Amino acid sequence: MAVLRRTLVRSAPITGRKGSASMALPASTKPLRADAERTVRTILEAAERVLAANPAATMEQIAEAAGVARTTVHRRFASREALITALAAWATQRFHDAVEAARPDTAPPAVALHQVTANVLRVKIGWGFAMGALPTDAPEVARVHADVLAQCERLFARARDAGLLPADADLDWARRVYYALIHEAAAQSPDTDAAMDALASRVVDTLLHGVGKPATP
Amino acid sequence: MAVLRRTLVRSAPITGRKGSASMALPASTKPLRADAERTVRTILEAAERVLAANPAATMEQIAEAAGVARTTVHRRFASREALITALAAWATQRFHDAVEAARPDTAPPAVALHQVTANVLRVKIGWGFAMGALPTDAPEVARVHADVLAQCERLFARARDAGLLPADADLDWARRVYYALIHEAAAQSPDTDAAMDALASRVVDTLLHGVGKPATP
DNA sequence: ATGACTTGCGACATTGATGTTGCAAGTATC
DNA sequence: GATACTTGCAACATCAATGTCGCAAGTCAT
Repeated sequence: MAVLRRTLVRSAPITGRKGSASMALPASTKPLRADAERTVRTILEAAERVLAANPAATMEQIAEAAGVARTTVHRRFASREALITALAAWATQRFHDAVEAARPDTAPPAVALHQVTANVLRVKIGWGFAMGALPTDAPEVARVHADVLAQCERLFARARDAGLLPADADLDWARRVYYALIHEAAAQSPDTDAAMDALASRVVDTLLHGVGKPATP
Repeated sequence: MAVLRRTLVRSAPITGRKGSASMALPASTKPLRADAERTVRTILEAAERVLAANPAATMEQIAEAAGVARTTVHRRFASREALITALAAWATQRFHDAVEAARPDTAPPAVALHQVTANVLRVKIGWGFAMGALPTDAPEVARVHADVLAQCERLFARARDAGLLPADADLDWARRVYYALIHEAAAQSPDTDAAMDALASRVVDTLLHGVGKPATP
C-alpha cells in the first residue's frame, strides 16, 4: 500500500494489480500511439498547472483541466502517485537539461553561474510544483538531483578558486542561499527573455554582493 | 501513502453539512478548564510537529502524536480546517510578538535587523508549518501578516536612510530576499542560543553583502 | 479499408478520512 | 464532597476520492 508503484506511464492496458512496471521516460516497452502520447503530455501539463495552484487537487480536477475524462487519466497513470512521480520525472529531466546546457563544468564560473541561473529559472517557472515541494523518493529523480547538486558544488568551488568567492567561503551555505534566491526569483514569472536575463543577473548579483550598500571607504 | 493529500485548500469545501461555525480562537466563548486548555496546547504542538513532517497527516495521526483520542481532537476543534486555522492563529501570534519584541520601529536599523532575525528564526523553527505554506484566508492572521509586512518595509526604509542600503535599493526585492534567507536559515535548526545568534548574524551579513568576495582593489 | 488503438461515458466497488453520539470513568473547581 | 466538566472508547453515518470495467464511437497506422 505505502509502496510507491513504479508504474509511471501505462504503455499497455493494465492487466494485473501490480504487474505492469514500465520505466519512466525512456519507455522500454511499446511506443505510444501519437494521440496517446499527446494526451499524456496534455495531462502532465494540466497537472502541473492545477497542482501548483492546489497541491491537493483531485484527479477529476486535473482531468478537467486537461480536457479529458477522469478515466483516461487513470488509463495513462496507474494511480495518483504514479502521476505525481511521472510529473516529477518529467520536470527533473527538464531541470537536468537546463543545467547541462549551461556547461557548468567548463564555462568560466561567472558565465556559467549566470547561464545556469537563467536556464533553471526558466524551468522552475513552468514546472514549479513538479520540482518543488514533493518528497521525491523516486529512484531516478533523486539521482538526477544528486547529480545536479554535485555539479553545483563543483561550480561553486571553481568560482571560489577563480576569486569570486573568498577562499574560506562556506560553499554549502552559498549553495543554499543560491537555491533560495532562485526559488524566490521564480515567483516573479517574467514574461520576456530580457526580463528573464535581468532577473538572473539580479539573482547572481544578490548572491555575490547582497542588497547592501557596497563599502566605499 | 500519498504524502501530499488534503492541505486545507480543499477546492470543494461545501459539504451538505450546515455551517457548524464554532470559532477556533479562545476568544468569545468561555474560559476553558485548566484541563482542557492543556489538551488544546498539546494538540496544537503535536499538530505542528506532525504536519510539518507531513502536511497531509490525518486527524488520527495528530491525535496519536498528542496522546489523546481522535474524538478529543474533534471535540476541541470543530473540523480539520478549524484546527489548521487555530494553529495558524497561534503561530501568527508568536510571530507578531517576536517582531514586536525587537522594536523594529525605534531601535537602530542594524540592531533591529539582527534582533528581528533572531527572534523570527526562533519562532519559525518551532512553528515552521503553521507559519509557512498555508494559504491563510483567516481574517486575523492576514491582518497580522500585513502588519508585520508594513513594519518590515519601514525597517528597510530606515536601513536605507541610515546608509545600510544604497539610496536606489529595490526595497521590495530586499525584503523578499530577506524572507527567503530566513526561510532557508530556519532549516538549520540550531540548538543553542549562541548558534541562534550566529545564524542570525550570518543571515543579515549575507543579506547585506552576499557570499561573494568583497571587492578590495 | 481494415484492424488496432484510444477515448468518453456510465456504472460500480472500495477505502480512508471526517464528524457525531452516548456512556462510563476520571478530574478540576467551588 | 458535590457538581460540572473532560476524556476515552466504541459504534455509528457520510462522503469524497480512487481505481476498475465494459462498451460504443472515434482516431491512427498501414
